[in-house]
Formats: sequence, C-alpha cells, structure tokens
Amino acid sequence: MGIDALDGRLITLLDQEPRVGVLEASRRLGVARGTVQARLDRLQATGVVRGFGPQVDPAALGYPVTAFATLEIRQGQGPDVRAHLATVPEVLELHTTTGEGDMLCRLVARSNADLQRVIDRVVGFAGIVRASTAIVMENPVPLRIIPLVEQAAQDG
Amino acid sequence: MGIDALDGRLITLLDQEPRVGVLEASRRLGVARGTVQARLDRLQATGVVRGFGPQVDPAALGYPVTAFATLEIRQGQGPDVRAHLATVPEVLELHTTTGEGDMLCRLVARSNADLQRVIDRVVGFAGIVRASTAIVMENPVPLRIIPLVEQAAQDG
DNA sequence: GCGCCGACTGGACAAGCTGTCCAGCGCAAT
DNA sequence: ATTGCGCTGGACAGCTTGTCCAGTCGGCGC
Repeated sequence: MGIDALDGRLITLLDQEPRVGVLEASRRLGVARGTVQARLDRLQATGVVRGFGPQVDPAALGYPVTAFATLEIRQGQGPDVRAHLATVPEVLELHTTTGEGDMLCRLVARSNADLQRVIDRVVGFAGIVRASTAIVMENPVPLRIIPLVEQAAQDG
Repeated sequence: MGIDALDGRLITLLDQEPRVGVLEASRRLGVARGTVQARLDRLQATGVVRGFGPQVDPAALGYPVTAFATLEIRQGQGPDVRAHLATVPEVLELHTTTGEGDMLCRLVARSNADLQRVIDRVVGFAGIVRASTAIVMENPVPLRIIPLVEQAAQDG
C-alpha cells in the first residue's frame, strides 16, 4: 500500500502536463506503454488518483473572494446544519472539526459586500450558534499535492 | 466574462466523466464537435478551467489525518513564515487572512501522533507566535465546484 | 538450486479520436 | 441591409487507445 518512484514521477508528470496521453507519458518516463497503463489503472483502482476532473477557478467564474468560517453548532443540530450548508453553492467544502468551533467551511463570494449575503445565508439557520469568519487576502501556497506525493514515493 | 448554460453543462459533464473526449462530449451535449473544442479552448484561455490534473487522495497515500492550523505571526515575519511552510510537504495550502490569526493552513499527517510531528515542524519557527489546530473528523461536503458553476451558468 | 509468479518489454492490430481545415447558415448588433 | 461571430456538418491525415501476445527478468518459496 503506497507508491514507488515511478508512480511518483507519473503523477508529477500528469500534474504538470495533463494533456499528455499514455503513450507520450511512457516516452517521457522511459518505460513501456503497457507499464504506464498498468500503473495508471492501479493508481485509480487503489484510489490514489481519484480522477482527472476539470480544475475550475472560482475567481474566473466571478467569485474572487474566499473566506473560511468557523461555526459553532447547537447540540444535535449537526446533520441539519450539514444539509443546510450543502444547499449553498458558495460553500465549497465543509469539515467537522475538533477544537474551538464544530465546523469549518470554505466560502466564496462575488465581492466583500456579497460575502455578507453569503454569510447571512450560511449562518441564517437555527442550529448555528456562533460563526467567525476569516477573509482570505493572499494564497501563498495554493492547494498542492506534489510535494507530498514525492515524499510518499521516497518512503514507500 | 462569464459562462453560459452550454459551458456549464460541459464542465459538469467533464467533472462527472473526465474520460470523455471532445467527440463524445459533443454527442452528449448535442452540439458539433467544433463547438465543444472552441468552448473548451475558451474556458482554458480565460482561466475558468485551469487544467485537468490528477486529483490525488492524501489518505490513499498514507496521510488520512487532515487538520487546519491558525497561525499568529510576528510582525514582519510573514515572508519568512511563508517560505518556511512552503518547504513542508504536509502543508497542502496556505492562506493569509483577516480576523483572529494571520494565516490559515491545511495539514495532513499519517496519524494523530504524526500530526504532532507535523505541527512541531510547522510552528517550530521563530516567526510564529501562536498556533491553534483543528483536526478534521468528518468531511460532509468535499471540495466541490459544480453547484457554483451551475449558479454562474444561470446568472449569465 | 529450481521453479513459479508477477512485472516489464516490445510489438502487433483494428478502431477510434484528435487537430485542422473548409463552406454555409442564422442571429444579433450596427 | 450588412457585417461579424458562433455554430454546423463534413472532410482528411496522423496519431493514440484498447487489447492482445510472447519473451525476459528478478524475487520468493520450497
């Protein structure tokens, strides 16, 4: 259970140039095409690579503002709150957490003013006791996985 | 600057079945192949679709624990802290924010015990004054974009 | 040491897709 | 009415994919 150096190089290559096909990848990596196909199949079968969906930029869609909201939930209202938040398109992800606050969600909005509307909609729900919001100013490290993949490739 | 209904349907289709090629997509959407190619080119040129990189699951790589850390930074140490965090593979993303705390980062670890090692490495840096960590227990809404795409497609 | 097994190689094949043209049409704005 | 733009439907060569196959190599158990 893990990935080896070839898996790592394959994932990194696909990350940098998603357009390359299996044949081109086999040339770049210096292995037979069948090997690349087998590795890719295995990576997807084991769930390491979940898919190759389009990576959409919310900012380009007209939602340049990102924020994180920490929510405090009334006892027993968890399921209701989750269902509520799942219906809000501006909620991009939701986690339940330990520590201060019970949930953490990522929001986007059309502007700082629009963020108020989104937050009102998010917290305008009986089960939510308190919410504190942190607006994202910069994103020095965008969501990435390659460094972790390379570490995992070395370890295993 | 925006997307229309056809763009939305195309993105949704690609999200659900990334394997479909341009030709198959044109059949599914009921338009000419050239149209799909032109739309895809435009979506990528305008940055709405940034790419089709592999979606890697950290859990499948051996990092099943996710956490969010709020960091408080000493005045003027921001750039140094960013550079430091960028070198840690377990830091999957980093944001600078308003509100309590100056930065928010997403971490993964091999176990709860291993998370301690990661946190020590993250906060073991002179510029970081204080850190509070929230461990993710559940992820009721995984990172998603389709609902927002559909809303953007309706708006115009 | 022997034999088995899994993984990789290098190659083959038909089928299908991609990239790239083109002419024609309809709609919207000027 | 005229222009511009996007969509259609079709063509073409070139290449890739999916799927076989036999042969080789190294590790593992016996």
